[in-house]
Amino acid sequence: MGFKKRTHNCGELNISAIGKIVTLNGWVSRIRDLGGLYFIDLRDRYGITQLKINPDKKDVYDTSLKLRNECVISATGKVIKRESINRNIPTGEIEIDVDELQILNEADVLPFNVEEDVKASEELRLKYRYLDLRRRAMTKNLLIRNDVYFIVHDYYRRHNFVEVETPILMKSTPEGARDYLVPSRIHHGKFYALPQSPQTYKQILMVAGLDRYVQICKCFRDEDLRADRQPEFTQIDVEMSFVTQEDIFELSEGLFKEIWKKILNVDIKIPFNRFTYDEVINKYGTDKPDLRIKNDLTIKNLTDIFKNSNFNIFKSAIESNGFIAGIKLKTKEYKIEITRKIIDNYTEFVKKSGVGGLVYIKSDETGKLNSPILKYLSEEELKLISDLYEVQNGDVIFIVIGEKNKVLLSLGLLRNKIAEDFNLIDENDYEFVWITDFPLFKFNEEEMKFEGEHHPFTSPKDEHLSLLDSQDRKSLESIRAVCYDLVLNGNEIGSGSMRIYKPEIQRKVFKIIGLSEDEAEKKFGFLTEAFKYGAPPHGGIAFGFDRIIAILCGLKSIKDVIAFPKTVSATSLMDDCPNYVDERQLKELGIKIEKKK
RNA sequence: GGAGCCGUAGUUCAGUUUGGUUAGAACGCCUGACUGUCACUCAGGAGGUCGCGAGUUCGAGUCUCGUCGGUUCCGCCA
Repeated sequence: MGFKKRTHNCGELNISAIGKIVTLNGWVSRIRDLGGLYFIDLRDRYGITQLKINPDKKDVYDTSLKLRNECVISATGKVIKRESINRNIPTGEIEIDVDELQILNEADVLPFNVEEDVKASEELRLKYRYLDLRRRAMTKNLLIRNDVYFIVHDYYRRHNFVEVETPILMKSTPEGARDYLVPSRIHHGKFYALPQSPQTYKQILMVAGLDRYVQICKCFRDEDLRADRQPEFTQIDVEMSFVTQEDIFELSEGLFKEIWKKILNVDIKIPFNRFTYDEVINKYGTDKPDLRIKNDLTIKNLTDIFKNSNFNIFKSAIESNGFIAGIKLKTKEYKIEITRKIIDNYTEFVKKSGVGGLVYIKSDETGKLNSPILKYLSEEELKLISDLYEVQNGDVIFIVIGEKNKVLLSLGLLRNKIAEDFNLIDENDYEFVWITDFPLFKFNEEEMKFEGEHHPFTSPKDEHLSLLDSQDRKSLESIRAVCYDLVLNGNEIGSGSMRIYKPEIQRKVFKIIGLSEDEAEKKFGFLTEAFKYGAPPHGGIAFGFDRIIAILCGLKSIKDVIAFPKTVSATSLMDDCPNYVDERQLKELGIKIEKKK
């Protein structure tokens, strides 16, 4: 079973090696058989080197005829200059004149061709993941991921952070996402949960005096998947003592500056932009705005302008506490034409968000305004709108009427859609932005109770502490938290907060989200207990590692930066999991399976 | 839980609108030719449970219903 070991890899030989006898190991990437001359592209992680086989060398030639794509071989020979040079690859000036050829392993006919411009469906690529990962593009993603691991570890170490592993088997805390559960064999009927995040542990490490904690860790959430959401994902988890939000921002900005410089050689400007939650919701209709989108398209409130409107739809909307707002699209300098069909399409689009519909006001070439509702609008109203939007010839204003939240949501989505439809996004731009001052609580209309917007350990802003004692919904909803998200190009890539470290505040928050003292004690008693014995002021943040890598790689889906991802139904096609287990295993755990009706 | 799209040769797709002869193409595979290719070229060949199951029909890849899988989005994701 011996084989001739490589002396070099497939990406490193060049003209300076001419004359050397070398051995290469790798996969047959492509064969070009010219009859009297036989070429093999040999591939490994490092690159591709061309092997040349001359029919005069009968043994070698006969062996080569048995080769198929993706066979693993060992080839030995002299490095020679090519007669015709390939400028597309680093090794393109040389080739190996093969004297010895060993087939280390044959390959069956492949389920799909391993080629850079992959044509196989994602389903096949997932099933034969090892073949997909042989593609340069996929290998590259894993290598970038690897480089970022290193940068992160190095960066935090330089800043005095300690990496601590936290348990994978932990206590279930049903607030927030659904837990993945692990049954206990020793304690029938009891379960561990996989961490949604190591939140409680990292806070306790602060109580323990570790001062600065970091971990690149796996988190698990049993919720439905998306292109940017996997059931298990990786997080850069950070917690710090004796700090304020500003310290965390500064340290995080330094990290991203370093990653972007080292990976992309891009200088991002710090400090990042900041908006409060209320600002972005009103301006962009979302808490994760894509600031690459220029062309105005920011939301402006028109409710006041129309407060005395004679137009029935506006009038009745305002009377029933409704909201009117719109966004302006500049068409002229972007060479956009807004047709009737597009407007119909956008009308349908906004309706999905639960608003009545879309009206538009269009300024034509000469500056004359057109709109289906023009005759209902007064000169004064038109003037106010023109001034507010600084309307120029060719501009179109899209207006939505309805309930405030839905109007903002629909315009936010419309903004993204317009940007996508008309290519208003610069793909080489990186717009980082901090979103601060999130509400502490969110009212759940269905269950008629308050929930934590972030998690129940998030600290209210000092100036809102007194509001924790109020009873009315409005006051409670107005409480803002020292809680922040980091948004990049419309993706939430990080989220964190300053934590509550005083037991009496924690008690009040638990009470508001409907946790009785008894329940709070059962679920989080260990944490509040820990806080009794000297808890430092602390806070932290966690970054979505997979999303960051995807953006660095220019990808929309995080699947391509995860070696073995799950499908949208949370299965792994390669190893066919989840799957049934032996009756014996179930018995050991004291579990009986109820048949699905 | 809901909605959209997709499922035809080993692979990627066409064919489904308007049901009708032997289901086509490219890549891959097999055979042969070829001494400078690099997506080699050329000639020939093999290869199909049209995802699965019912139904409508004289006749279903094509229409209907169900189901399974993939994917995108909504709900969900402290």
